[in-house]
Amino acid sequence: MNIFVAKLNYDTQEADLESSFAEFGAVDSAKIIMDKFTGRSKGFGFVEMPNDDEAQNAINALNDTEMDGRTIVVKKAEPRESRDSRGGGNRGGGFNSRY
DNA sequence: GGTGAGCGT
Repeated sequence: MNIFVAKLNYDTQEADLESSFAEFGAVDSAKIIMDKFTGRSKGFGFVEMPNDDEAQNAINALNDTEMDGRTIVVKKAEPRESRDSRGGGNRGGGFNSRY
């Protein structure tokens, strides 16, 4: 599951997110969005976890928590394929809903 | 050199 992490510290790196999410579950990969020109962190990143249950647990656990001295926001990531163009109509998680 | 809602090289 892709996890969207915002309000991150500008000095926070991918290893910090991976370590924070790894303590709640298996983390496949973590990425911090950085500027292409300045090379600095944009303040948000993405964490990919293979287990959806652990991902939800990590979101609930790390959401609105303190990381590197800054309160971060952890939410489910939206498919960036449908972010800009291509209106699918379905939004808010068009994945395999178990509900 | 700074900032602080929001979804990616």
